[in-house]
Order: sequence, then structure tokens, then C-alpha cells
Amino acid sequence: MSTADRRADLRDRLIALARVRIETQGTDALKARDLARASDCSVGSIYNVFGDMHDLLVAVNGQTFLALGTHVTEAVARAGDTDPTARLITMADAYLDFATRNPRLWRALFDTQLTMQSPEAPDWYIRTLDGLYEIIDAPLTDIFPDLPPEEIRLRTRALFSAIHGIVLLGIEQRVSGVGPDDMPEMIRFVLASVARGR
Amino acid sequence: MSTADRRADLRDRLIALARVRIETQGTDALKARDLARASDCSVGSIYNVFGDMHDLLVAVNGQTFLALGTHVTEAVARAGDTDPTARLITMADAYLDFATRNPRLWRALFDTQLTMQSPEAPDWYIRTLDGLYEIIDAPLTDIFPDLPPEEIRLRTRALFSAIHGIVLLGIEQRVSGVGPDDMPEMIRFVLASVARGR
DNA sequence: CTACCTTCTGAACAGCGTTCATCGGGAGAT
DNA sequence: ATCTCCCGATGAACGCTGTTCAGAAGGTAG
Repeated sequence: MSTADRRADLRDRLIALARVRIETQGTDALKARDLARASDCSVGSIYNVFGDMHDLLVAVNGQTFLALGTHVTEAVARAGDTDPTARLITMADAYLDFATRNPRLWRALFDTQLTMQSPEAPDWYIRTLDGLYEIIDAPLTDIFPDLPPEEIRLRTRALFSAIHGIVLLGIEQRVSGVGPDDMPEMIRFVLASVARGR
Repeated sequence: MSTADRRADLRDRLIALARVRIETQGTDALKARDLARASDCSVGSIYNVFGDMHDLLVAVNGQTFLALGTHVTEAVARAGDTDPTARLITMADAYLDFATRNPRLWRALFDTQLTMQSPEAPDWYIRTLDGLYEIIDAPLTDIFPDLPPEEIRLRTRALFSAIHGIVLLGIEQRVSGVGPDDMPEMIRFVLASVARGR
């Protein structure tokens, strides 16, 4: 077993352990010493595999982001809607469903402020997000057939951000009186309005 | 000068200093020792005034939240729009403007996860948010005169969350290709669609 | 078997929020 | 004015972080 293999092994083990920690206790539960103990290696070895703890969080987020993408994509494929409005709602519901079932992993995607230190987003991030955008572009193009692609994309980003905001504030229960039961109705209100605005 | 007065004084000084720290360097720059040095007191005194550092952050957020509320309210009053759609857009633009001009203070409002430890939101938080909701209710009632108040409030929360999402992802530049220039257009797209859905 | 290089190790370091035994100064009684 | 006493202020100390790096351990080539 080569050195590279062992490093890859440790890397996978650390990511798996880190994901469990985040899933069950949240991002703050990622501790170097705890992971070293659980993965049966020294704290120093973690830094041979990841530059720092933040890199490990990013690695977990990469898996989460991919899982989120397939969750939404499969929901759209499964529903097989032809009506563009229904397709938008299916996607938003799938997004809400993923966030509801994996609240801490989903939160972890956003509570790493990649805005401050590293302006350049990772490549996989751009590509995965772009894949998500493309499947939103499709129904929007059906609804607004006369708009140029860049106008479609602007609306795609607006809708994604809007749904994200509804899910975010809903899940955090930051907004008084918002129960999880209200969220599908809120999603339908926004998406149906947009679709009707043809 | 009584003890209570001195405590109140220190409290105000600490809040002011903390706000400057957050404004210029972000929430992570709130350090007990740094604040003690700057406010010319001991670290222990901070804990005589605030239960812990988180309480201090909440105090700063309280001021920020009030300022945000008046910023939006004044923008609506200044514009004096009669058209409900224009009023919604004025409010959303004011929200965006506040977040753009005070990005770190605005961020600080949300990166304290009040979701985990303290389920009960502070009283002032509920009341301020409710005041914000009421001024959104008004134009929405104009647009949907036949809806009962609770249906109006549901749409109010949906719109607030949606605009919040657009501003959030726009300001963090998390979403690839979103420039600050696009955000007013995205806001208008969502709000105009909703208003047209009368 | 030796010599060398790479990898792994965990004690050590700097810094954090928080606590609490200790101290000092102001308020009230004499 | 002086003495007590008590309560708020203090900052060293505690336990916890992430991160580093001198040295140990181990594998490999000669």
C-alpha cells in the first residue's frame, strides 16, 4: 500500500467522520483532536491531508452539494412534468426537502464564509451550480420564449435566490410564525406568480 | 455617579466599540481582551454587563435591526408611492441599499445562529420584525383585497424571505456571475410578477 | 546491514471565552 | 472625620481551540 493510497484512505475516513459530526452536531462540532482520535491518527496527520480544518469542511460541502444536485435532478426526472410551472415547483420542493432532511449539512454549505478570504470559488462549485442553473433555465425558457439567454439566466438566479431565502428563513425559524408547513405554500405563491407573469 | 450609571456607561461604550469592530472587520473580530483594552476596563467587567460575548453581539444586532427598520420605513415615506407595486419595490431597494452599505453589520444579524441554543427570540426582535411585516402587508392588501389577513401575512413572509435571499446571495457573491448591478433587476422581476398576479 | 529520506507523531504555542479568588474604594454608621 | 463593611472591579488562571515543527519511526535503495 503506497503512501498516496494511505493518504487517500485517511482523507476519505476524515471526510466521512466529519460529515457525521456535522450531521449530528453541526459545523462547530468539527474538532481536530476529536477527529484524530476517531480516525486513529495524530492531529498532525490531518494537516498532511488537508491544509486546515476549513479545507476539510469544504470537502464535506462538496459531497453535500453534489448530493443536493442529484436530489433535485432526480425529483424533476421522476415527476416528468411537462408544464414548466409544475417543473419549477418540483425543483423548489426538492430543494426544500433536501434542506429539511439534512438541515445541518445544508447549513454547512453556507456558514463557511468563502466570501472573505478566497474570492475564487472552487471549480467544482461553479460547475455544480451551473448544472443546477441549467435545469432551471429550461422551464423558464418555456415560460418566456422571447427572452435572450442572459435574461433567462438573470431570472433563474433571481428565482433560485428567492427560493433559497424562503427555505433558509423557514428552516432557521428566524422569521416569527413561520412553520415548516407554510413553506410549500410560500414557494407556490412566488413561483406561480412568476409563471403567470408570462 | 452611581454604580448603575457606570454600568450603563460601560455598556454603551462596549456596544459602540463592538459595532465598530464588526463594521470594519466582521463578527469574528469581537474579542473580549481587545474590547477590554479599548474600553479601558478589565475582561471581567465585560461579564458584569453582558452575560457573554454573544449577548454583546445581540445588543449590537438590536441597534442594527432598528436602523434597518427605520431605513426602510423612511424610504417608503420619502417616496410617497401610491402604487402598491412601486411601494414594494421601494422597500426592497431600501433593504438592498442598507445591506450594501453595511455589509458586515447586516451579516452579523444572521450569522448568530439563534436557532440552536435559544429557541425563544428576544422580545424586541419579534416586535421590530412585526413592524417591518406590517408595512409590507399594506401594499399587499391593496394588491389582494379579497384575501384574509393571515393569507396576506403568508405572502408578506414569502416576499420578505425571497428578497432577503436575493440580497444575501448577491452580496456574498456566492452565486457565480451575480454582480451588484443585477440585483435591482432581479428584485423588480420577482415583485412585479407577484403584483401582476392580482 | 547501513544510510538516507519521507512520513507520522504529539508536545508545545498562541490565542480564545469564561471564571473566580482577591483586592480596593465608596457608602453608611458612629 | 473616621471606621467598617460590602460589593463591584480586577486579571491571572483554566480549559479549550487550530496550527506548527523538532524529533521519532519507518520504509527503501544501495
